[in-house]
Amino acid sequence: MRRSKEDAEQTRQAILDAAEEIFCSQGVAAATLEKISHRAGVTRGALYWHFKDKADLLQALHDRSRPVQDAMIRAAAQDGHEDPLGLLEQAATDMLVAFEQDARQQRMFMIMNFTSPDEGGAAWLRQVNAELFLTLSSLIGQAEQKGELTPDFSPNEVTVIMIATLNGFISDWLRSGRLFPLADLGARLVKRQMSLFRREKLTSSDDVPA
Amino acid sequence: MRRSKEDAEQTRQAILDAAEEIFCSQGVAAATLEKISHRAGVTRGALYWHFKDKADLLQALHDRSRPVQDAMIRAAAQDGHEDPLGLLEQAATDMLVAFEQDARQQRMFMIMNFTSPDEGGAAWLRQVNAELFLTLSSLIGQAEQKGELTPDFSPNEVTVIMIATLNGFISDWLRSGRLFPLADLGARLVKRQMSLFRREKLTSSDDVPA
DNA sequence: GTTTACATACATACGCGGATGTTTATAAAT
DNA sequence: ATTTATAAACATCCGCGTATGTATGTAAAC
Repeated sequence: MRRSKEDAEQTRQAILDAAEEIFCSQGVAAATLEKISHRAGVTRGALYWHFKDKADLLQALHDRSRPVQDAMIRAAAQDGHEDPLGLLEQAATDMLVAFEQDARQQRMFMIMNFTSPDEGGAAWLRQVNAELFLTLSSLIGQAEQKGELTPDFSPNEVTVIMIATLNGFISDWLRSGRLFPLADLGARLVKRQMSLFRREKLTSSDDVPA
Repeated sequence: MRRSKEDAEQTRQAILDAAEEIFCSQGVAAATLEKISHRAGVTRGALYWHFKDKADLLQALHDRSRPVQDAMIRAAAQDGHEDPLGLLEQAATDMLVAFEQDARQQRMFMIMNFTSPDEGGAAWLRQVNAELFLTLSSLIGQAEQKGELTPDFSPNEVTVIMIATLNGFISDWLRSGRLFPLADLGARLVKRQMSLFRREKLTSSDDVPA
C-alpha cells in the first residue's frame, strides 16, 4: 500500500518522534530499531527505507533539532549591543524559559547528554557547545572592551563558568525529575551571578581610574 | 591453575580496573565482557567466577569507589560548625582539588554520568546526590538558623544551586578534555558565588537603581 | 510502466550465560 | 610427612536469543 509523498514524510516524522522517545527513555544503546519502528506504527523495513542505520537516525534527529538550537544561539549573538552582559543575562533566562516548556528540546538534551561519546552523542554536544562558546565569548569580549568586566575573571573564564553553570543546572533539573522550577530559580541565579562578573560600579572608597 | 587468595583478589582488582577503563572509554553498553577480561589478562570464565554479570560488575565498581565519595561527603558534614558557609566553601574547593588529581574518581564520574539510566548508572548518581543534598542541606540550614543566609534564596535553593554548579563544572571539565584548571577556576568561582548566599553585612545602600 | 514506500522473510553475527574441563591451594586424615 | 579429598580459580566450548542488515515481494502513486 504505497502512500503519497506527504504520507511518507509523515511516517518519517513518526519514526523520528518514536526514536526520540525511545532513545530518551531507554537510552540509545538499549534502543532497538524494532522497538522504535513498532512505536511509530511501522516495521523495520520502513525505518531502513528512510534511514541507513541507527547512527543515521540519530543524525537525522540531531538535524531536526538544530534549527531550534541555532535560533537560541543567534538570539544571543546580536553584535554591537550597548549592554552585552545585560543581553547575555536576558538571553540565558529566555533560553531557560523556552527550554522548560519544550519537551522536545528536553528529550534531545537528555539523549545527547546521556549517550556515550562513541555513539556520536558527545560530538554533537561538543559542536553546539563550541558554537555557544564562541558567541558567548564574543559578547563577553565586548563587555571587557567596554571596561564592564570584573578583573576577577578573564573573559574566557566567564564564558566557561556561564556554560558550565547552565549545563549543570539543566542536567540536574532533568535528572531530578524536574522537581525545582528551572526557569524561575535559574533566572534568579543568573541575575545574581552576573553581578559577580560586572566591574563594581563605585563603592565609596574605591579608586578605579578608567 | 588455582591461585592463592591474594592472587585471586589481585585478578579481581585487575578485572575491576579493566572494566573501569573500558566502561569509561567505550561506554557501558558497548563494553564487552570479552574486551574487559582480555584487558585484564584473563578470560570471560574468570570474570564470571568473580561477578554474576555486567550489572554486578558495575555494582562492584561502584562499591569500590564508595569509600572515597563517602569520605568527601563526611568531610563536609561536621556538625555544629561556627561558620557553616565557610566550611561548605572549604569542602567544595577541597573536593575539586582531590577530584582533579584522582583519575579513578574522574573515570567513575564519567561512567556513571554518561551511562543511561536503565543500566543503573543514574540510580547510583541519584543516591550519591541525595546524600550530598542532605548533608549540604543540613549545613546550609545551620547557616540560615544563624541568620547568615541571604533572603534571596531559600536553603533548598542554595543547595540545588551548589550541587548543580559543581556537577556542571565537573561535567564540562571532563567533556572538554580538561582544558581549563578545574580546581583553580572552581575555587575562585565558589568563593565569589558563596558571597551571593551570605546575608550582606551592611553596605550603606543595598538597592541598585537603574 | 516505472518508481516509490513500505512489509515480509531470511541470512548473519555477536554477546551472553552456562556447562564442563583442568589445575592447584588447602585442609584433613593417616 | 605424605596422601587424599575437596573446592577454589580459572580456561574452553557451545547453545541460545537477539539485533542487524539485506533481499525480495507488492500495491499504489506518478
